[in-house]
Formats: sequence, C-alpha cells, structure tokens
Amino acid sequence: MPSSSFLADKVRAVSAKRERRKEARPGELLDAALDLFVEKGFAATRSEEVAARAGVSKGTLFLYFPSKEELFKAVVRENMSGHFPDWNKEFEAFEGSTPDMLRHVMRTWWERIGATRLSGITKLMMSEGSNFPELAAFYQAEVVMPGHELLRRVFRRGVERGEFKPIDIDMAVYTIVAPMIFLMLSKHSSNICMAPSIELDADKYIALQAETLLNGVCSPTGSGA
Amino acid sequence: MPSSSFLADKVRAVSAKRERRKEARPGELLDAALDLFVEKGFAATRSEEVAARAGVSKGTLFLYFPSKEELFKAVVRENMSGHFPDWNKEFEAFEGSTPDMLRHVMRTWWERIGATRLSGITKLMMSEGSNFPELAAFYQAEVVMPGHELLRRVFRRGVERGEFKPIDIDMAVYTIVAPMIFLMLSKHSSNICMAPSIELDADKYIALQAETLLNGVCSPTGSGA
Amino acid sequence: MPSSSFLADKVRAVSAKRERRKEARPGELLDAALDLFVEKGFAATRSEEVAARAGVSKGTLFLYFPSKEELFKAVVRENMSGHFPDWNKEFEAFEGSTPDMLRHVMRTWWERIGATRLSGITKLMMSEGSNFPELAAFYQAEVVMPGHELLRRVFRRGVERGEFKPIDIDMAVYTIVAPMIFLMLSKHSSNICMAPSIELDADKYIALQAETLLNGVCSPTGSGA
Amino acid sequence: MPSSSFLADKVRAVSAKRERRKEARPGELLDAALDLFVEKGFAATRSEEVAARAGVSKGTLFLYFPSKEELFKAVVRENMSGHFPDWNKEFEAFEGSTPDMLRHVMRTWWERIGATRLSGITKLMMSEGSNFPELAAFYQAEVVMPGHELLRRVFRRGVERGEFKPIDIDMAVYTIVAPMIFLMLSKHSSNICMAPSIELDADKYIALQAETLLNGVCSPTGSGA
DNA sequence: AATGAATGAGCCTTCATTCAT
DNA sequence: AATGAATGAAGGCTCATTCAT
Repeated sequence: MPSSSFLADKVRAVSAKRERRKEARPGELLDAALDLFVEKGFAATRSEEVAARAGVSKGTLFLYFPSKEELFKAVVRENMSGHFPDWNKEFEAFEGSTPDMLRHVMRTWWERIGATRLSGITKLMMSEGSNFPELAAFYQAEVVMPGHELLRRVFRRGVERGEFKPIDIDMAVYTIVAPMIFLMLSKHSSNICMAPSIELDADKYIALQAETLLNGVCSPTGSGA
Repeated sequence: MPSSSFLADKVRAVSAKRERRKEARPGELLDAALDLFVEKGFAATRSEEVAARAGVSKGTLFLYFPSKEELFKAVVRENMSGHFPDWNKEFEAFEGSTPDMLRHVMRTWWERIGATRLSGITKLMMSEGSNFPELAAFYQAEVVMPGHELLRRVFRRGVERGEFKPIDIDMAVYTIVAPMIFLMLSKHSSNICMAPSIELDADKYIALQAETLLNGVCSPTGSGA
Repeated sequence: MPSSSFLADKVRAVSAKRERRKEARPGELLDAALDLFVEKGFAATRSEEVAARAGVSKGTLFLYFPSKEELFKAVVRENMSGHFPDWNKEFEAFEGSTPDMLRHVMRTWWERIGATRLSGITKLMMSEGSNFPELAAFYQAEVVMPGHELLRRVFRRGVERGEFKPIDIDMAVYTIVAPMIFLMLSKHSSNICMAPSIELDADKYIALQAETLLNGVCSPTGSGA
Repeated sequence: MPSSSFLADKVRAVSAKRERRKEARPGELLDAALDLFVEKGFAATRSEEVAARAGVSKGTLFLYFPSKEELFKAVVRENMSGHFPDWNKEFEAFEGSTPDMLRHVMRTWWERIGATRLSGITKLMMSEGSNFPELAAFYQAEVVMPGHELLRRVFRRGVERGEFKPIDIDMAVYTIVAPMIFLMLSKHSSNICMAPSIELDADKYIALQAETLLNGVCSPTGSGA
C-alpha cells in the first residue's frame, strides 16, 4: 500500500492528537473498503460490511461517501490515481539510462501495485467494469491514461536520447502493460488458471519481460541489457 | 462457438415441424444466457432478461432449468465441458510432431474459445467464482481440470517421443494457460489494460508464446522452433 | 374407502370394457387427490403432482376439474357427502334398540371414515378451512350438517321410543362428535400430541365413549348397555 | 397470553423515551406475527402482511428476524417455550395433593395457552408441521417435550407419594394431552366439528376429563376426587 | 380427449440509501 | 458528527391455470 493517505493528510492538518480516532475515520473506511472490494468485488461488497470492518455504523459511511460508487472512486484516488503527481515527479527526476529507467518502472509498479492488495482493483475493473460504466470511465481517465502517459514518457525519453529506436510508442506501452496485468490477474485467480500449487515468480517474470522488450527497442548502440 | 449442440441434438430426434418451437427452447435459452452472462456477469444477469431475450416468459426459463446456477452449468456443459470427449479424441489422433501439436492446440483453443463469446465465461469465472463456490467447483472440475489434462498429455507425448526435455509438466501447462487467459481477458477489458485504439493481435501473440515455450522445452535434437 | 364411486358410476353406464382406462380417469384423479390432500394438506398439494400420481398430464386434470377447489369438492362428494343418501337409508332401516343403533353409528363412522384416509379430510378442514372459506362452507353444508342431522335422528328416535330421556339433542350430538373428531385428529398428528410410540386403541376408546354417553342419556327403564 | 415478554424485557432495560418505538418493534412484530400465524397458518401468512400489521415496512421485519421461519420460532419462544423455566419452578413449588396438582395443571394450561391465541399455534403445528420439518422439530423439542416432561413429573410425584397407582406414565400423559389438544382445535374450527351455535364449555370438559383420569389412576386410599 | 409448453401473479429475501434522533 | 432504524425497489423462484396442437 502506498505510504501516505491523501484524504487523511488533509484532515490531519487540522487535527490534534487526542482526536486521532475521529480523523482516522475516512482512512479506516477506505482501508476496509479496499479490503472488501478486492476480496469480493464491487457489486458483492455490502456497504454495511465496509462500515462494520471500519468499526463504524452504516450511516457514518454515507456521511463520508455519498454512495458506494463514490466510495470506490475515493479508494482508487487514495491508493492509485492520487499518487500520479508524485510518481511523475519521481520519474522526471530519474537520472540513469532509459533502459534502467524502464526496468525501474516495472519493478516499482510491481512493488507498489502488483504485489499489494491494489492488484485486486485492476482485476475488479476488468471483471466488473462493464457493469458500472461510470466507474470504468473514471478508472480509465484517472488510472489507465495517466499510467500509460507515464510509460509513454519513458519511451519518448529513450527515443529522444537515442537509446531507443524510433518505435511505435503506443505499441511499446502495451508490451509492458500486458504482462504486468497478466501477472496481477494471476495473483487473484490462481484457482482458475493454474494448479493451486504453482505460484509464478513475479520478479523473474518481470525481469524476463523487461529484457525481451529492451532487446527489441534498444538502438544498436544503446546501453540496454 | 462449438459446432453442435448437445441438448438440441437429443431433442431434435423426436421432433416434428410444429414442435420446432418447443425443441428449440433449451438451445435458445442457453444461447441467450451465454450472451447475457458474458455481457453482464453471473450475478448481474437477471433470469427474466434471459427469458425475454429468448422470447419467452420468466416461468418458461424455470421449466427448462431449475435455477440460475443450473442454467449456468448447462451453458458451460453445452459449450465447453461437453466437448472434451471430442477434443480428446481429436488430439489423440494427431499425427504430426509434438511441437506442431502444441502450436495446433493453442490455435485451436483460441479459435474455439478465446475468439468466441466463450472467453467471457472464463472472465466470469475469474471475477465471480469466489462469490459462487458451487459454480467455481463445477467449472474447476468440468473445464479446468480436463483442459489441463489435455495439455499434460501433449507434453507427456513430447517427452516420451524424445522431442521435449524431461520438463516439469505442470509448470509447462501453466506456461501455456497463462498467456491464453490473459488474451481472453484482454478481449473483454481492452479499455482497462490498453489504449482503446490498440487491439492485440491474438494470432501473433499466440505464435510468439508458442515459440518462446518451445524454445525452452524442446530437446536439442528436437524438431521444434 | 367407500365401496362405490359416484362419478365413476355415471361414466361406467356409458362405457365398454376395453375403454376402462379412459373412464377410470376421474376416479384415478380423485384417488390421487385424496392421497395428496391427506398427506400434504390442500394448499401444499400441487396440481401437477395429483396428475402425475394419477398417471396423466397436468392439462388432463383441468379437463375434468376446473380448479383445485373443485377437485377438492369432488373428492369430498365422492367419498363423503355423496354417501349420505345411502347412509341415511341404512340407518332408517335399522331395527334394533336405539342404544345399539348409537353404538353401531359410532363404529360405522370409525370404520368408514375415521379408520381410513378420509379422517385426513376432517383434519384438513380443521386446519385449513379458514384459509379457504368457500371450501369450509361447502364442507359445512355437505358433510357436517348432514352428519349431525343423521345423529340427531338417532337421538330423536331414542327419545320418541322412550329409550332416552328428553335430552338436549344438539348437546348430545356434540358429545358424540367431539371424541370421534379427537380420535381422527390423533391419527394424523401423533407426533405433536403424544409420544411417537403410543397409539390409541380406537375401538376401546369409542366403546368407552359410547357407554359413558348412554349412561347419561338412557331413561331409567331403557335397554342401554 | 403469558404475562411478560422475554425479548421486550431485555430491550426495555436499555431504553429511553424517544426510543420507545425501536424497542417496541420486536414485540409488535411478534404480536402481529402471532395474530397472523394463528389466523392464516404459517405458509399462508405473508411476511409483508406481518410487517404491515406491526406498522412497519417489509424490510423492517427482516431487520429483526432473518426469515419467516425464525420469526415463527421467535413467536414460539416468546410465548411458549420461553416460559417453561418459570412454569417448572411454579409446579415444583406446588404443595397440595397430587390430584389437586393435576387439576391445577390442566386448568392453568387452558388459561395460559388453550384459551388464548396460542392454541392456534398448536393447531398450526398439527396442520403444517409436516410441510416444514425444521419448524416441526423445533416445536417438538422446545414445546412438546418440555410440556410432556412437566406432566410426567406430576405423575411421578403422585406415584412416589403413594397417591397414584403404579401407572404407565407415558400413557397417563397422553390421557391428559389428548383432550386438551382436542379442545384447542375445537376453538379454531367450531364450524367443522359442531353446530355453529354450540360452543364447548371448556372448563366443564376439562374438569370432567380430570376426574375421569383421576378415577383411573388414584390408588384406593388416595385423596382423589 | 389429451397433452405439456407457456404464462404471470405472487411471495420471500437482500441491500443501498435516507433520516429522525 | 454519529447512529442505526426504516425504507422499498429489485430479483429468484413457484405454481394454478390456459391453450395451441
């Protein structure tokens, strides 16, 4: 899970120590909601259960979030889309080679999203997105597009610095996204796609995918691999 | 979509002209159900809507299938699990090299399942399986296990004929299953995992995965790749 | 079960031997219906099951009886109310003493109704009568009132012949009816009112009730007991 | 009707004025449910109607009782089985002769159950028990068995104190239960078992049954009658 | 006369959301 | 701010009855 909480940060500024409980409410609700959305999906998660897991009453949930859909959006903002400004800055400041940057991006993605509960959100959107068009549009706009844009910037940097060949950038983005998504889905559906006993080694898989990709995009004189 | 209908075949034998309506019912219902399950998922598909799409009333659906869960199972049987006997025979009769057989299996899988509405069933099970344990168990027993067994037989053949190295067969099976599942999911969630404009070229992707796999499993003297 | 079938009698008059099957329909349906009404009650008996037990289709049932209520009425007519003319004649012809007649009435009631499936109809009416007012009214008019009238005639005979004291006849009728009903209910509800192992000896109980009653109503010079 | 309410008692302890509504709910619902179960039977009572009679909406009923069956069980517990501890104590403290105790038990039974709406529950179980096996088992365990045990204790006391002959106690219990059940059923079906104008005098009937029974079980030197 | 496919009103139960306290 | 009682629309399933063949 990402280290800081947006909503909580705002509230915390106004708070004193003894009131920690009250101000923690939204954060506790978001945390409980994330757990349950990941565990059961959007439709099958009951508002009351979210409230109960956060230790508050049903009414309180609706005090902070006007609907289940808004609760979901807040979960996504808190844990994913809200972090893009930071992530963008972080990668703008990257100083190494672009192949190294690409490796770093993929590892970071796995650490912050793939390996955490958040991978369940990706799975959820792929499964239930079509039943909740507004959520799908929100997720597309606030997560998918910024994420792809971040990746595009990496490839553009590589091309501009002469490290990458003049590739089709959208296609290249997809070549990263596809195996990452695949890895995240595997985590949440091992009973359907593989023998229960087998667990994929994500780090190796990612490293392999990265090198395969770099092999294809690096210019002959580049510092890839 | 598979070419012949099990239920319909049985009923058809008894039919006359004026009864075309009656005997077509189960097939029409299964067809409507498949459409809706794929479009909306299991929980979000309403019985009445299935009936309406098949042109009958709510009650009629329950005349043929005693519950929504049984309807789903019938859809799976009709379109997937019911075909394993044929598919098994088909592959037992395969006469080419095992690498070619593997390529053939993957292409066939894509043609008969992945590229059709049926890929939606796989997606459905991955997203809703945990909310409907009985369905999950049914799907696991009637689709996942026979499918894996079919693949295992291919690998065993390769090993026995000296075309493949003495590999970990379960792991090898998974190496096929994983990208196929990913491809199927992508079809149903293209807006989530990639830019809306980009469509994955399934055939190329499958071919690539096949060659990558063969590269790893073929014995040095084998005819792979 | 009473020996002859009214409906069947009418139909039989027109019938030939080889058509026995067709003409037996109504009787078979009534027989199946009686079984099921007794076993499950009126509301819980499904039309289809009646038809199935009679070996015909659902539609055929409604061909003979326009509704479930009419089917029930037909069952009652066939097995109970329809026999009152005969029973009345039978008792008008009785030649012994009135105390003997009373004993005979009670024994006969038990043999023909109480000891047979028909006691279940009495239980059914007591349980479900209030939910089906039309059936209750029908039963009241066609069974209860004629039955009470038959008993009243016995008491009137006793009084007129000087065998009985000038008693309150309605009250006397009730003194017979109560234990008979009680006995019939016991048969169908042994799990509720008594230990499953204990079974009441109906004949002794009836004899006892008869003598107790006669003890109270016989005039001092009467030939009771 | 029993004098105090179990559920209500517990809730009342926590209550304030404005909450009178809330705490009264379970009691109101149980009361409405008892009315309707007695009036229409279990199957024919619609959840919504229970709610409406209690002045709440359909959903509210399920807030307090998770299903119609549980509602019924709660009605039985509140009004019948929940009182056995008190009743047992009450009779353990009885100090008179055992024949008097038996007369008292029967009168009390009539006052607290037979003469109240609760006799309708007995009727309901006799008619619908076989259609709802779980309810039947519950009633058997929580009402029938404790009730019979109470009666058995009375007879054992009589035998131990030398007031009764060494009788078959199970048989004796049945000799009490049977006429009580009959009386209760009569109340709810007077149009079936007797002329509408005649109403059975329960007290006299009970007294008569008691003396008849005592006549049979009292030891020659006993203080019966 | 017989069939059995088809209907649709009716009932239990769930759950997101509201609102008086 | 917090509660949790209350609501009511929605959905799965049943079954008496109809009707085309």
